[in-house]
Amino acid sequence: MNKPATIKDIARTLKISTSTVSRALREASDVSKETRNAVKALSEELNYQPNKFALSLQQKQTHTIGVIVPNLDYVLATMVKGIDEVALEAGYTVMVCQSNESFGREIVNTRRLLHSLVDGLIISVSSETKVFDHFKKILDKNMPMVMFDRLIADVKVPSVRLDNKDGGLQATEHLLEQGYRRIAILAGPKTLGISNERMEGYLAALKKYKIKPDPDLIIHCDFDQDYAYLATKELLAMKKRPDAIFTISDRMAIGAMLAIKEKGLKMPDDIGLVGFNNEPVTSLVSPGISSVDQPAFELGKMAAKLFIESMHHNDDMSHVEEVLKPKLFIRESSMRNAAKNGRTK
Amino acid sequence: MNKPATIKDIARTLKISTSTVSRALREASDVSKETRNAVKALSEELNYQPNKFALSLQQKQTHTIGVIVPNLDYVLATMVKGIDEVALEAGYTVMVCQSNESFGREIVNTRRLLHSLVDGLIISVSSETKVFDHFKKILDKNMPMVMFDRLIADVKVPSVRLDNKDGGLQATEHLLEQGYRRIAILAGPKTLGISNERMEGYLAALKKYKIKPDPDLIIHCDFDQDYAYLATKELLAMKKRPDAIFTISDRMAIGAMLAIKEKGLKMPDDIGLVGFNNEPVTSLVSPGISSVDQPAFELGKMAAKLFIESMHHNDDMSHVEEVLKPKLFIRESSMRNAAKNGRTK
DNA sequence: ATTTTTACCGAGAACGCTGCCGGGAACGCT
DNA sequence: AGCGTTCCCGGCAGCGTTCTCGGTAAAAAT
Repeated sequence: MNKPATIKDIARTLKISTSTVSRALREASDVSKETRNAVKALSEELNYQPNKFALSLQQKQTHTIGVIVPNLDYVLATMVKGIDEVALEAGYTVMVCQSNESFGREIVNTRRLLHSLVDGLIISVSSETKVFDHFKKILDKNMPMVMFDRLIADVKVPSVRLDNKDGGLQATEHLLEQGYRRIAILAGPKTLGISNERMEGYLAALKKYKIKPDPDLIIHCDFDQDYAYLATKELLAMKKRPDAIFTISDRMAIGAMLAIKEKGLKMPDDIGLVGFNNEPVTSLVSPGISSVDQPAFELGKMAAKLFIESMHHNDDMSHVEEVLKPKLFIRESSMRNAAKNGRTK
Repeated sequence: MNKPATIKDIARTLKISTSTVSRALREASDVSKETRNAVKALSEELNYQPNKFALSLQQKQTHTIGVIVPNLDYVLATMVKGIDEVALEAGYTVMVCQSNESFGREIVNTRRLLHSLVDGLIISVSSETKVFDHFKKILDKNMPMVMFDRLIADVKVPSVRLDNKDGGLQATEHLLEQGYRRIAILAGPKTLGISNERMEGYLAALKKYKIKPDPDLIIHCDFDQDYAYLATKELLAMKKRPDAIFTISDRMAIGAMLAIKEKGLKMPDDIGLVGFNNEPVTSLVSPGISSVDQPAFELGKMAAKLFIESMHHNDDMSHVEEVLKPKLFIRESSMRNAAKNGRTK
């Protein structure tokens, strides 16, 4: 009564063979209606659940997807929710591991999942990660693998990402349209791809307006509110201080905002501010912070879809690279001429 | 080369039996040093990893913990991180499922994990959940199970929770100390245990100050910013409006804050505000919102510890109920007499 | 009436691993 | 020399499932 019912139990009480039970449960054709019904009825009654390990052992499929993310902040949590959504739909279970932005932890996690625990991986790499051997090992085992959000150019797998450059472009162009001219950027660590892409957009926008980028206005700091706060303080202490700041995350925008307020400057008049991610917090502070929204949920869904596709049709999909467009949400922090197109909430 | 190496491969190339290989790998005593070394060397070379399914099939242990949470907001994500931490340490892998506060989803998830996929569950129930049959089923299978954060009184399992009553008490008492006397509470849905506990604390504080609770000042609304906003608007429209509001989550506090600002009232002078959870956002808005901090990370760690204990020593632990203390962080939103003990961060 | 088809079912192996048991060789003891 | 120990090792079964193969009886075709 305590042990879960097996196919053998059913076979025994029905006095038929296990093969027949197995077939009956799987709706195969080689079973008469009566036995099939009998089997189903009994299995229902015994609350029979197939043993997944026996299954996995046999057919080398786990119907589990391993997801490795650097953390579970707002954006990533939303993406994971998206992954979860379509995975569940497709009969997969999802296993989430956080690498805590740590390279070592990432290795441990992949190794854990690597052998036989999951059918494949959906990964967003940690910011520390510079070596990718552990991922290449996965590919050698030709285990399906999809990267999302933070990619690695070296590793050829299907991927979903945001058009970060376009995000940077939208943000910077908006600031330029609003009349700001000395625009600083708070970028992340130099190794972080998404940061560089957003900066490319920033540079592209400047170029469009024929403004020569000022190296003093390009700050690389850690992806963190406190660092952003300090960096902004320094920026504002310059003799020719910037009249706008674009930060590549909302966390950093908050940090910048604190420094700006401390200095007694007013947004958007004295200085403009645009962040990235469109986290809820941007509309909670005052003034509200303009921010580049990314379709995180959609991005997660897309990642899972790609994974499942590359799982089923096993033709090579490594070239597939979906790119989703961000969308700037304009709030008070950068809205000098209120006439304009502002969408707020 | 592509297929992972098995114990058989090692046995074959070394011309010994699989049993010997198995023993050699497990450091058992019945193996000579030479063969043991040979086996280890070869397994290293072939990058042998034991097949977990074969293991699980045999010894009915998965070394995987299923975690079901209603969502992955700030607090829960932190708790999950705590669980992850100690689980990994103890050689367990963690599988996180979000129920999205939906009862149906919770059932699906538990069923998924129930049979043979995990060794047990660590659960925080969804706010919709009112029936607990699916959890009782788990216990019937005597699968280890731990509840955390949001418990269910009916189900006897080891648990970790916050002393929510004390949190409510600290918050309300603080408001009273600051001279507020008509204190409203924005509580969550009546079915939600943690909400009721926090309200108990609220009532206890009032009693201590010999204030009769006014039913008009006790509002039950959804656990949500928008509802809190609307509820606060109504509160402020009363002829005898409250002079302070205690909300049982920071989300709701933000909603309340928006309504307060809209009405043109000033915090802390016209009205006091205290939230719950001490999410980062509370220190980002201005004025900063006082909030009751919970040791979320610790709580998660504790949950995992309890789980592992109840896994190993299989004596009955269902009576164990760890209770962690919250701690009020005081910020401007409720600090009338600035002289006081404020810790701000 | 005989052959062929169809419908249904069972036996056995396999997946990768461990646990139990038994057995041979070498050693020490009487 | 005979006996019991100890040390190593191999064989076999079993975990719960599915898959392949083969077989029997009834139904259909000849």
